[in-house]
Amino acid sequence: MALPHPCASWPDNGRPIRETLDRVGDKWSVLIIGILALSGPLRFSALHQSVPGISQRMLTLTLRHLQRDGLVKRTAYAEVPPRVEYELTPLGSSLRTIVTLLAQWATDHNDEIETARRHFDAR
Amino acid sequence: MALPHPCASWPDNGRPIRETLDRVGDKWSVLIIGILALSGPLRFSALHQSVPGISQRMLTLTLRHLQRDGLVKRTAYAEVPPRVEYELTPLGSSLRTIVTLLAQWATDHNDEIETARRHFDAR
DNA sequence: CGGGATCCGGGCAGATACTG
DNA sequence: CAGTATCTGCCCGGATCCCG
Repeated sequence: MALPHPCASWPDNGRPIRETLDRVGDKWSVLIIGILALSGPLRFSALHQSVPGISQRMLTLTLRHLQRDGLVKRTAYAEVPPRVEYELTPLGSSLRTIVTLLAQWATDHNDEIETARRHFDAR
Repeated sequence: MALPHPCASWPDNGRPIRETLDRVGDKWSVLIIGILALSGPLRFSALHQSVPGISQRMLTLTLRHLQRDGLVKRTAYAEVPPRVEYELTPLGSSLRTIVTLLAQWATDHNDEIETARRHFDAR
């Protein structure tokens, strides 16, 4: 008789989660969500400065994706100069706890990881 | 006078977090950590089957990365046929809560995201 | 069985220039 | 200011073959 699948309680072997994870798990999303969670609504340029290293293009694309998934709301004001603000939707805000935990974990264990890496590389 | 940076409490504007996030945030890591968290030690082949869609190469690479970062421990048994088991280290286990929350969130809000996407695409 | 090595194509991501 | 457009290089990731 077959053993129960090692990952029985991970729904559909993680299949439906994949697409969701792809959104949250891409290079910039978590960072941007975290920043928006901490700062509230931000303009494009402010966001651009808050995420060091991101290109204009990637910021645009990431925001578009997040918007498409209903995590971020885009509001354009008809002014001159134009002003566009991005903020988390309620759905996006529901990620706040997780993102905060993740950021916390990353800072807490940064040294351990660093050490582990050097130890691993030194062989 | 300069306004306080919008992301003051995100350490170093998220810089040191980036590398850590890159590990956790790549395409397969979270899934693999989640599976190991649920199942305990697994052999390579079992892991391979538990992650539908992953190629052998990517599984190898991802495991190597996780091992390098001290999140996963690899144990090879000198037998015939050879047997290799992967399990979470204590450091890896400390991610268990977060990964579980993430998986929970993904399943909980899968429909909302789906809806948001269709709504967004239909314009 | 558990990988390593190699080849290769597509898309991710940067740089630059331009626009409403 | 907040993007779009275009070009390009490069790395991700799959397929395949091979090895201890």
